[in-house]
Amino acid sequence: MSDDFSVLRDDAVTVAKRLLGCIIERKIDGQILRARIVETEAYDQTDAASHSYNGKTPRTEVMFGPAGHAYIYFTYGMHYCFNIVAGEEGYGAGALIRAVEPLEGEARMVENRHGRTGIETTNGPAKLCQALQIDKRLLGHDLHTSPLQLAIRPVLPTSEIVQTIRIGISRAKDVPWRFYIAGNPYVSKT
DNA sequence: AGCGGGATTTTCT
DNA sequence: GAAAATCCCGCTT
Repeated sequence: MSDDFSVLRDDAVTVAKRLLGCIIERKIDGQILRARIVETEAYDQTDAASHSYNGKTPRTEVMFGPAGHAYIYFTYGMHYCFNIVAGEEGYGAGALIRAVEPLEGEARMVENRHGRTGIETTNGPAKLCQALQIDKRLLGHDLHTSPLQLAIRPVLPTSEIVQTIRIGISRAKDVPWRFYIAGNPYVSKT
């Protein structure tokens, strides 16, 4: 799976949209788990809701690094969320992966989710991290490489993309930087 | 179907 | 000390 990540060096909004339909591949104990990205949110350093808003810190350093690496954070005392770093190096931006659709290895994902099935397997940012076993060990990981890879797919027609406000934030509530694939059942909230 | 609270720890004020 | 880019459970309509 070799891909051109140059599209990820664009601004966070463009990248968040561009990632819809792209594929995440996770390798665990020799087994492949694959899923399609169906919902994303954009964050960047000009945005009060972004972790990168207050500049580079030990926590957010990865967001200021090269595009196509994994920015993973721990929140609410128990959950991980997975972002793909966007933009040029030195600029703090990324796209939160909010929902994916299982393509391969779904049984293993359900196991990882302690028996949650159907859309409940991966229809939320912390749910998909649990399903795909994404945690802090993969912070800063280059998504060109195993065991967590991103495969770029062709751009979706604009007519299939819905744009709306983000979820679960208190600052910059009204900024419409959430994107999802119209009609996809795995989208966390419509 | 919708609301409210608890879990639990890192990060920032 | 409080809030956090969340999820799950239980209770009420």
